[in-house]
Amino acid sequence: MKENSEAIEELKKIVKQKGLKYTEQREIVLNILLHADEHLTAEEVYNQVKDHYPESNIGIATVYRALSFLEEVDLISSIAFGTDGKKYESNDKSHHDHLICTICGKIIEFFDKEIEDRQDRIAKENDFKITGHSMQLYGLCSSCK
Amino acid sequence: MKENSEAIEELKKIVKQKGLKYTEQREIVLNILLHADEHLTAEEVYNQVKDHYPESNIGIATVYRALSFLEEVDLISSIAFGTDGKKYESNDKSHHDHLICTICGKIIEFFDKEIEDRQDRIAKENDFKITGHSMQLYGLCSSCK
DNA sequence: GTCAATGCAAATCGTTTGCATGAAC
DNA sequence: GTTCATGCAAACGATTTGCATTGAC
Repeated sequence: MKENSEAIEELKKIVKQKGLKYTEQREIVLNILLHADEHLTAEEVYNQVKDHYPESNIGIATVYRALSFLEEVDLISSIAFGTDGKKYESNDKSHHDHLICTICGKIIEFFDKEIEDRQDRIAKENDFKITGHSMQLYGLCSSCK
Repeated sequence: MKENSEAIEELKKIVKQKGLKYTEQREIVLNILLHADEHLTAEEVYNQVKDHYPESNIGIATVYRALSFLEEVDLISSIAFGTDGKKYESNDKSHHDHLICTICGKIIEFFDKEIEDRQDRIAKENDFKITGHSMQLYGLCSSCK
């Protein structure tokens, strides 16, 4: 399974630019996150590797290393929630925030322009130059209420 | 150091009501969070216990157990700040969000009613019952710009 | 051929648990 | 005296690291 998305091209570029090696393992990990429709923990990524790419004898340590690397170069990002550990998602998705169920761990994404606007305003009021933000609403989802 | 805040009284009441024992350890842990002006990890709480109450030979396991208990009875709450893991704060403080300088680490607290309102609205739209939230804006403060 | 990346296993970190002891009631 | 909470150490799960080997360049 060869993919040719923008993100994969971007990865190739970054790796070359940094004088590092382009490996199948990093591509596989990125690819899985590109196709995931939910946030995945390192372990879930690892399991998907074993499911979808059984021929690639990839180790869990490599998954962790690839995830760190991809986050560092800003192709993916992570959010930490409660005890479930770090969860990753690819950055090719448009910006959004998260509603997180504290019982089942389900994550719903949302975007609200008005909140973004208020954030910019607050930053200005405090003489801050915003470089990023993270917002999570915690609660009980419809099935766990 | 004996404290007599509302929260301590509340703890005594809850413990009695549940037929449990009132222990110095639980009081100490709560007390530290009542006086902390920032969010503390379990380990930080533990270190403060050893600093401020050296005579009390409290174990890390007890700190964890006390924190779980206090959170369960809603005297404190925890949030996961990025990768830093779970951090606790007492519930006697008024609600606020954070502006965090990524250079010097300075934290400015703020509150914005409009954002809170939008959050409630979003929760309703997604059939979520909100129990808490955490929002951080990252950027450069006035001195670091 | 060089050097970064990998796989594996061991090590480490933060947190939890089992159990005998001690403290609250 | 009964029962819950504690301290300690061992156990645990998730993540990281050391090291010899492999693979990209």
